[in-house]
Amino acid sequence: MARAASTVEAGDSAERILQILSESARLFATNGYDGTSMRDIAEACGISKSLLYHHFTDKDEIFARIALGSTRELYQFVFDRLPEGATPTERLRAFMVATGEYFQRYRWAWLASTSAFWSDPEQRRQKERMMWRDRYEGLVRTLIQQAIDAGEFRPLDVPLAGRLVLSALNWMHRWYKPDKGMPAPQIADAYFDMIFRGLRAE
Amino acid sequence: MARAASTVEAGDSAERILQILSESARLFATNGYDGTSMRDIAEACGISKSLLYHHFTDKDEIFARIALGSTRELYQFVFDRLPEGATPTERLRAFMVATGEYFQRYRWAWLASTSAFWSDPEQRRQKERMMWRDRYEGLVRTLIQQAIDAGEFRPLDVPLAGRLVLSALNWMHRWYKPDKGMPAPQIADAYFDMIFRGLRAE
DNA sequence: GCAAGTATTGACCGATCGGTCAGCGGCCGC
DNA sequence: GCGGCCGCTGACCGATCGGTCAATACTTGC
Repeated sequence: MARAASTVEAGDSAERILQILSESARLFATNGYDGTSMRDIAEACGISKSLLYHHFTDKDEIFARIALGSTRELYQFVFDRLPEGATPTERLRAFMVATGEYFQRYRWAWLASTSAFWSDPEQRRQKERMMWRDRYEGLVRTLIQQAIDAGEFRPLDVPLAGRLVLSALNWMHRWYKPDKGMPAPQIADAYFDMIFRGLRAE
Repeated sequence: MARAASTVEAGDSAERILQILSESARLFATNGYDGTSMRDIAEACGISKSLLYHHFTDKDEIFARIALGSTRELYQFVFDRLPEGATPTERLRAFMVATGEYFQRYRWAWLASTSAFWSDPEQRRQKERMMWRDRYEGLVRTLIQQAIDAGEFRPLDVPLAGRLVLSALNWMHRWYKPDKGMPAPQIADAYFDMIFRGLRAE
């Protein structure tokens, strides 16, 4: 029975599932949700289209797994990298740099998630995903508020300042080329410097 | 005669084309390029699908007209609103506010243009569009460089600073709701204030 | 060796897509 | 009055889509 061999079976199955998710993320990131067919995914994996439906119920589930996974992991990845004893300012810098690092490392999943903004699957299920997204975005607002309370930041429209920070990070995918220019964490750090100190001469 | 969604009874071809472009922009903005079918556009206009092909060669041409038009107009709109005698700093502020104003006024076309980033038509033709986009982006870099030369800005990585400014403006479409909150030009102005002066306490 | 379960496949389905085409009807110049 | 033109239509096409299903290969417990 499958009891004793469950590890092996789960291992085989899990590897295949990981492969499907990985290839799907790459394709979604490159061609968008609607621009990627189940046939494309199957071909990229070197398997039949039917096998996709053996491991996933439908196309939406593949995408949802990628989007939810990357959104949850982004939050945890960034949260784990906030230095505990540091000032809010330094923690905000760490927030931005960690986001850049995550973006660089899991770029396909990031791109896939953000690419489907205009397609249906975004609004449909995705409730749990939005919860993690809200936590992530809440984090930056909390840090900004703490920086204000600590006197490190001047009084600000906190939601708008948060949006400025997130805009810089979230827009990176539209122009960032991994082969050339600065690595993403360094870009994030430079962004922090400009936003924190401002552009004007001192 | 059949009643249309919009009131266009006269057989004027130019008006009909404008109607098609307007409805298409709204649909592309809402559902994306792939998520909008020619049948959808025809239905929204209250006309037959065949008539679309009477006025346009294919779906791509409709989109290209919208995207090129809005990109060119954005540049001209913003360029015309840069105060001539002002300092580079004030001109950069005007650049951002004008972009917010354009975004607010021609939101559907803006959204349609940016939504198709992940679909094919973006890369296909669109050469002329990219020229205007490059001019627009070059403008912000020029203003930043002039501000540095005038001693108003500290020495900066100019392309990156330009990207920061453009990120704030370009990401607005992902969260901006026209019904509530600040109007877009005011948001752009607040962004400028934060980027120029920085977040830190003085 | 056998039964059971799982991974995997190709053939197939209805729906929808972008796009085509022959033709209809009203208006305008002659 | 009439012939050509233009805005306009519905019927239709091949391709592709997401998804289904019955059947096959392989593994594994007994």
